[in-house]
Amino acid sequence: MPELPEVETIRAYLDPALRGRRIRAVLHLDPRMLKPVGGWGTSVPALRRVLTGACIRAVERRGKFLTLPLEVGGRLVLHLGMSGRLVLTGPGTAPLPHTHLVLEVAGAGELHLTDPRRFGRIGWLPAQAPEIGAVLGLGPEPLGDGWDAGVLARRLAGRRAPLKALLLDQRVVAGLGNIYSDEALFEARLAPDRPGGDLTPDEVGRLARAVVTVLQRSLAHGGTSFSDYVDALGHPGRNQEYLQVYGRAGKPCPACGSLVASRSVGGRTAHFCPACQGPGAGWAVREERHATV
DNA sequence: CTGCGGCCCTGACGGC
DNA sequence: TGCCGTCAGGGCCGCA
Repeated sequence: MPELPEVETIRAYLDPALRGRRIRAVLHLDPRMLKPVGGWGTSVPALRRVLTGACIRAVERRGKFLTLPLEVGGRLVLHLGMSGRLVLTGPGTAPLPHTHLVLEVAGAGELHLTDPRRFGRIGWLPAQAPEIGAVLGLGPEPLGDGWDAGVLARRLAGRRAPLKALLLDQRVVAGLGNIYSDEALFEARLAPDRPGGDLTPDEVGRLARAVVTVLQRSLAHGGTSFSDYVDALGHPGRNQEYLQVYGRAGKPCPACGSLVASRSVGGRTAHFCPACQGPGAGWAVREERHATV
């Protein structure tokens, strides 16, 4: 499930590879993947027409969205959902099953979008549309300049929803999914079902820093390959070896040894340490960690 | 506005 | 062994 670090890993590879290159042909374009982006829709013929022969200005990321602005204006929008892969391969590569978009790019090979579950999307924002963050009301970039405790505090203020749900809400903060919301809450030693508006300023500060910590850690490891994710070369990431709680239900907590629990919170499965992330456990467990590590 | 439940879709997995 | 039911999960939509 590609989240911010995985999408950013893909972007970082694709940007220099595709920047300034021309799309020679659109070989596949599955209409079932074509979905409106904040009300801006398109059609297979229209998208095929605008992409064919167009030069790619850059490969950009906003939250979990990739956008490819074209030199003629407008931008291709790609989202990988939970099973999507975006791989740059050599010319003439046979598409894998469930390949929904193939761009033949002059001098760069072929860009294949493959997504078995089709939770991803292909969209188009015309030149006159606002940038995708504004179109979708996305929250701040947690690895950008605009992210700090004050920004997070304003977005949590007055909210009764559990932290888990708020971190997954792309309007609160852009780019977190199930893995990094769990990891950030563990890093901050906060229970996933704590109402967002109940946090103390110290807790908000811990959470804001924790989000950055877990994202940068994953980025340094090439992303997390828990199930489907591969980078733009088709290689898995290594961050799954560094996850503290996600996918570790029933295994010992790396900080205290208690068993990691998993439970549905806000409609999603949250993984957490009941001891480290229990009510008021933040400062106490941090002291224990100093003693044991 | 806010929170929540349903829907999409397929592969993986557990039970019989 | 093989079939089948269940579930996960990002984002969106509709409902209360």
